[in-house]
Amino acid sequence: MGGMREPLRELVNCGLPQALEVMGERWAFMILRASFNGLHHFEEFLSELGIARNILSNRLAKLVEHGILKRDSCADDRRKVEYRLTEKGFDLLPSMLALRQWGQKYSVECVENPVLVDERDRLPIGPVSILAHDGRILGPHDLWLSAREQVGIRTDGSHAEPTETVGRGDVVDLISKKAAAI
Amino acid sequence: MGGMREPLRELVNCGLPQALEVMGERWAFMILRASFNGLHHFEEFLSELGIARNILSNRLAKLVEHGILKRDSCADDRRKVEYRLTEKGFDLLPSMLALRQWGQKYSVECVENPVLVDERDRLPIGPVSILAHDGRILGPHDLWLSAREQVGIRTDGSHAEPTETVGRGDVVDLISKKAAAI
DNA sequence: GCAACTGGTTTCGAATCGAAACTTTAGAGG
DNA sequence: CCTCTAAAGTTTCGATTCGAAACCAGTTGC
Repeated sequence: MGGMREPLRELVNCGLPQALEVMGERWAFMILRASFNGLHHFEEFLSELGIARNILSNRLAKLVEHGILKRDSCADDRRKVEYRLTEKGFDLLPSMLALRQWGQKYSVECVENPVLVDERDRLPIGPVSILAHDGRILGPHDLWLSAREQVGIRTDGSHAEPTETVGRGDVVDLISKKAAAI
Repeated sequence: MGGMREPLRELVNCGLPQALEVMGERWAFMILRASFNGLHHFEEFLSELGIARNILSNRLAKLVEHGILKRDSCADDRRKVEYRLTEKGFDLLPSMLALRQWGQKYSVECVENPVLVDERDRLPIGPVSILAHDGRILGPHDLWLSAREQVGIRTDGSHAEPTETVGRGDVVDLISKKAAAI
C-alpha cells in the first residue's frame, strides 16, 4: 500500500499519551502493584514502597482523581482511609504484568518467588499477549494498520504485502507506511 | 496458605522496578512508539513528538544503553544516525499496546484511525491479555500466587479457595495472602 | 484530658525538564 | 579548497518536580 509516510503526527492523538498522563509518572505503577497486592492504606504504601510522604499523597490523589483508585474513610476507624482499585484500575493489570514480565525476562537476578499462577491448575501463567479477534497470538509481524473504513478488507491487488513482512525490522516500516492513511 | 502478609517488601525485587527504571521515564514509551512506527532518526523523533532536544538525546542514549534501541551511523551519509529497535525493544510491544488500549478504552475522544488489525484477516486485534499456559484468557480472579516449589500443586485440603475468589476486590487480598510465602 | 496513630501539608535544597543558543562532524556545490 | 547547510548533539539557564524532614489536624484509646 502506498508508502507516503506523510504527517503521522496524529500519532500523539491515541490512547498512549492519555495512559501516560497518569501512569507515566514516577511511582504510579509501583503504587498500582501494591494495590493489586492488597495494600489499602497510606502508611502501608509508605513503608512498602520507599516513596516520600508528600509524593505518595500527591500520587494517590492523582490516581483517585483519574478513577484508578477510590478513596473511602473506614467506617470503624475514621482516622483510616482505604484506597481500593476501581474497575478502571483493575483494567491496568495486563499493562502491569506485561511490563513486569518484560523486566523479568531481561534482568539477570529475578527468580520470581512466589510465582503468579493460573488459579485452576496452579501452573505459571504465560506471557501477556497480543491476540487476534479469534484468539490467535499475534507477533509484531502479524500486525497491520488499516484505515478505519477498510477494516476487514484486504486491499492488496498487485502483490502480496504480507510476504514483504519479513524480518522484524520491516514491521515498523509496514506499519508506518499504512499510517500515512491517517 | 495462612495469610500472614508479613514482610512482602521483596515486592520491590521483581521485574517491575527493573522495567520502570528505563520505561518509567517521561517520553520513553512515546519514543518507543515512534520507533514501532518506523521512525529512525533524531530529527524525526524531534519533530514528531514535541520533546526537547536535550531530553531526546538523553532518552535515546538511555534506551540504547539498556539495549532497547541500537544506534548505527548510516553508511551512505555518516552525518545520519539510525536508531532501531532490538529484540528486547520489540518485546515491549505488548506492554505498549496494553497501555495504549487502556488509554483508549477510558478516553472519550480517541477514535483510533488507522486501526491496528490482524494482517491475516484485516480485522481489529483483540485486547492484550493475560494467558494461562494453555492459552485460556485469564482475568484478575483467575490468578494465584504460588510458592515456587509448589507450582502445579493444589494445596487446598480443607475448603476450596477458588470459591473465595468472589468479587474483584477479593482478588488482591487472595494474592497478598499468598504473597506471605516469599 | 492526653498520648499515640493516621493521613496528610509545608518547607526547602537537590535533581530533572525544557527552550534556546551553541558546537561538531559530514556531505554538497562551486 | 572554501563555504553553506544538514544532522545530531551539547551547554546554559530558568522553571518544575522530587524527596527528606518537620509540622499539623482529626480520631481513638485510656
